[in-house]
Amino acid sequence: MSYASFASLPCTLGRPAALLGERWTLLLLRQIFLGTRRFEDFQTTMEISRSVLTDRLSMLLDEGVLKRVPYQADGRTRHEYRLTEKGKDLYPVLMALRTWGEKWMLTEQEDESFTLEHRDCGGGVRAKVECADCGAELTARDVHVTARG
Amino acid sequence: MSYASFASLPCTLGRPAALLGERWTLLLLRQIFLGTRRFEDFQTTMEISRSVLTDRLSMLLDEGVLKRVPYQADGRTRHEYRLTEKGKDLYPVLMALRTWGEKWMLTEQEDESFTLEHRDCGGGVRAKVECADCGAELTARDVHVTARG
DNA sequence: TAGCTGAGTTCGAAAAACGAACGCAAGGGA
DNA sequence: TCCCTTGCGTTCGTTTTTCGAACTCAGCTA
Repeated sequence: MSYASFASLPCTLGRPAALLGERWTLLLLRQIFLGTRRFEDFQTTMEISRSVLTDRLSMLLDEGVLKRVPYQADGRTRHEYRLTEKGKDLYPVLMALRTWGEKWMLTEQEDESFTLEHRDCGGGVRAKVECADCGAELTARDVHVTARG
Repeated sequence: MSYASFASLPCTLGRPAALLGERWTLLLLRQIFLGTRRFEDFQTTMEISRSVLTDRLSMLLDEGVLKRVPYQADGRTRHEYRLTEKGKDLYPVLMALRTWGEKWMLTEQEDESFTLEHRDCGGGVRAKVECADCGAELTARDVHVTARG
């Protein structure tokens, strides 16, 4: 099958998993959600090689997760990378990762590189899974999977 | 920094993102949530190379996401890979990916490779982000990020 | 004119992934 | 006993990716 052909899997979990499962892509999205927008800033803060950065950015542009937006710098027009609506909708994925990280990947001397709070009430942020019908919070055990084909 | 050193980032989003951002890892977890447990089955259904499969499985064992559980086959003791509690807690991450996939990565002829339903009421499954204090559903715009250091 | 900056591109070396073949332990059948 | 099969890896030579340093290029700025 070779990794890339998962892009055409008839599976709405498999295709996103293959896209975001490419090395650097999740870390790149994290950086974007933290506010980084420019090529140079991605490159220096993540220490990713420039050629791979170019590749991953264009992958996310192709998928419509990012868009290039012009801005002025030194009186010149340049472009920065911003999330599209599709990209912003990845927020729950990142928050689910973080919720998991807070529970299971804490280190002794945690010095979180950022904090999150609900603008309106100052509360913490938490990802969860719920039933679209009855609203109950769900874990893997509460869900029945039916494989097809 | 080199990709692997993200494992020591002081960031509860960065470390999980680096772990699951390794190629094949998310697709492997998908397969596990769909019920696959044995080396041979992973290899044939995913068409991953055997050496990389060995590597990713041991990575997830090391992280405590999977455990090896003995079982009997042909009167012999063998081992299968199962999720630990830590691993089962990744469910929201996978569901967030799927919720996103359903909204943004549908193809014309979608023939979902599995369906999910809440055991108790038969309802659909949905990932979301909420405020841990007031319970409001949150998007990226509702959350204030404060970077540190 | 020369230097600087942001955003890439290029290219040789190193690392990771691929895939076919091999190893091995234990059960089953002839 | 000998051979075949199964499940689960390991090995190894080849192909892809990634790395990282250098190079390019356009348009300020001194």
